[in-house]
Amino acid sequence: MWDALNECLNHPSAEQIYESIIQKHPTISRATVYRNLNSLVEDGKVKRVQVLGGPDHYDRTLKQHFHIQCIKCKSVHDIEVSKDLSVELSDVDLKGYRLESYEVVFNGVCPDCQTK
Amino acid sequence: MWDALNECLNHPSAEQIYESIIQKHPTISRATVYRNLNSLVEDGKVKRVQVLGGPDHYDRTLKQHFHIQCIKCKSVHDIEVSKDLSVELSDVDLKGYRLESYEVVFNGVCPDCQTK
DNA sequence: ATACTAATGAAATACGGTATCACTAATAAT
DNA sequence: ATTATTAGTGATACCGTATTTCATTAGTAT
Repeated sequence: MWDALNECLNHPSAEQIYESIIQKHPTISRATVYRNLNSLVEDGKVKRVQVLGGPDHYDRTLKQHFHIQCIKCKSVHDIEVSKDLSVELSDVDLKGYRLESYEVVFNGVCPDCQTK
Repeated sequence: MWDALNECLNHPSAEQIYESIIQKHPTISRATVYRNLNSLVEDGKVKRVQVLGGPDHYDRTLKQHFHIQCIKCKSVHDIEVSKDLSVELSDVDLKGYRLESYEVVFNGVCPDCQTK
């Protein structure tokens, strides 16, 4: 069943996954998609990619990396950072916070949308 | 009227601003709060702080800085980065994207919530 | 076949936010 | 001062994203 997720090439949103699954499984409910995505995230099999002001996307690659979202078509791609960005963090005054995680979210225009 | 925003010490969400205003102005509508916040953001008088998976917050300080959100109480504070984080960006392979903006969102536990 | 458990679909609900629209306040024109 | 015009407001409906609820179905074990 979750071949569907793997067939979605990039970083699909729940809605895109739903649209993809419904082709071969026309009775599936959105609730099931959301539920199963949440299970996969809990089990660490899939990473949830939150973007600012839009629906979550889902990612099958688990290693540390960042994402860029196209401000036009809303698609999400991986961004690899050659130098370790976490070195930078030594320069950050956390004001007494205990840091749990951080995200770098890039926004731009993807190659496809640049030509339109 | 927008003294209210300035009376909210930190980085209130629209809802918190609404709760604050309604004390002295009991008939105000949520719609008005959202509308006026949007105007202020458009006019560049206030910055919208988007966090991952939560409501937007609003910030009266306009200079470039980042934010940390408490994963428990959801409050948002400023984070100052001593070295310029943008230097790092030279190490980023943007995969053909034209970069428009980026956000670094930190998540942690604030000093208050650490003691609870 | 029966009982028990887990997964599902459909619909309701939650939440943050926007759009609509009638109404009121403010401003300008006469 | 009276009217006309505009701008801002409150109430409500609505939207997108996601979760909850609950009756039903599927799966598994006995």
